[in-house]
Amino acid sequence: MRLVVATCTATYSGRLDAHLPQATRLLVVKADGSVLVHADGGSYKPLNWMSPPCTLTVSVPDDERAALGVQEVWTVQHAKSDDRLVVELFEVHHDSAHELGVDPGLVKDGVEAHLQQLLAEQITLLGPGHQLVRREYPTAIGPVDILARDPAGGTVAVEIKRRGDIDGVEQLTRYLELLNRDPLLAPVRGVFAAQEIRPQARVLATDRGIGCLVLDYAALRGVDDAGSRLF
Amino acid sequence: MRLVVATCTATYSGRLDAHLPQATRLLVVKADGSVLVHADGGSYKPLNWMSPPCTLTVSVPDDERAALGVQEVWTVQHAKSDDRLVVELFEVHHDSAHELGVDPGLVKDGVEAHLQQLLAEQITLLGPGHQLVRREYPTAIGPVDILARDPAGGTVAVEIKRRGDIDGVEQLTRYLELLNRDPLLAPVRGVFAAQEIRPQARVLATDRGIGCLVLDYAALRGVDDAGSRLF
DNA sequence: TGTTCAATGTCGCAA
DNA sequence: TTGCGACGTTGAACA
Repeated sequence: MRLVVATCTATYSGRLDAHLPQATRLLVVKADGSVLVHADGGSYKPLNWMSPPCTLTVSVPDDERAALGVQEVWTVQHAKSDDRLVVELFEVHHDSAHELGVDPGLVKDGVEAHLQQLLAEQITLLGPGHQLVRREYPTAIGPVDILARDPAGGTVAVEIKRRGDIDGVEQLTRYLELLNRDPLLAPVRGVFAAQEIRPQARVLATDRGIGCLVLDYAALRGVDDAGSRLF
Repeated sequence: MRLVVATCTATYSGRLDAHLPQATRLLVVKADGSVLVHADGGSYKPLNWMSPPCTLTVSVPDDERAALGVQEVWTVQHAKSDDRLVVELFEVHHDSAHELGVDPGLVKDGVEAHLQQLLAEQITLLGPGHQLVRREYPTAIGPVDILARDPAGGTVAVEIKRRGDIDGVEQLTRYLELLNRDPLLAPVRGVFAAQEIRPQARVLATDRGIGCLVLDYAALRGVDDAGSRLF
């Protein structure tokens, strides 16, 4: 990994065109040739970048550029597309290289899969007397997150999202249409469960007779006695 | 901006829990206190990070950690939520600070808004005799990108995407359903316009009687005589 | 300030 | 390889 702090411009052309005027920025060149251009603020997203696979070529500026004070030109060309990032360096304030080695990678815990597991364990959140049929109930158009039976013998199909958006309601609607054709299951009622349900999604769901269930992750986890912590 | 290359672990807790085992990585501390943890590969997304507003606190490790070789502990606490990133530094290979100043920011060209503007100006790309009604035509479920009239007096609703995916066809379908209830507009025909239309999206659109229009950005721009070049 | 929607989205999984 | 959905999405425009 090479770290360069330099006064520079950067121009990307590819899926769109984007240009950075002259200013001092951090340039990170990773071992795979990818390049990040970072300002001293903003979030983790670089101002400009080139993703691997790509190759960095360093060249001397033409006369015109040199007359403007350009010391060096970096051309970062994507290997498969015609995406290209060109960095003009005017003044280099810092330049160092470092051997980092391969990273062992990230360990994660706690998203949609976990919500599904917790709701399956606490299926009576759907209402008293409900029973789990199975998680990931397979259908021709994809698996339904949770299938359950209500006390009246009807079926309940649950779609789980971390954030309940209109797309999720559409998805559940497609499942319900399909499931209700099966005489062994019908009538199938829908429940849209999420940590947060957007107003538009709630309106659409209600309009279609689909129930909404807001999941409190902390509460679900609190009830979950098995101390299934990863670290 | 402070650049540190160090052997470290990093643990995030907040919306999820994520842990990075000990390895050598780049730590970037920006002027606003935000922190990025980068490996020497992957894309522009850091392995772990903390977004502003947040504060970085450096402390000495407790005895237990110190016995394991931890030299220093960084605690990065988000200002508004309880998100937290803890970095344990075992060995510091590089440490430097740099004054970058404020960045003038990115100039972009060729995004969806621009495509919409160009198509509105060249509305006859929909066919001879078409006339623009308006851009961002408001409906109860959101604005339609472009509404136009065809020579026969029918209405055309256009959904524009940079990349035409199945979602965009679903969106346009919802608009069409709604617009066709309006006797002043009906019949309303749909056109799905994008720089690139995915095969599945095209199939779905065609199946629903929605037309597909591939937008050639360079050509649209070439016809645009106003020399509105950004750089 | 909150909501909505695009993004050079990126990332991971499965068919 | 492509499709599909989640993401600690981020970011910007708009109400």
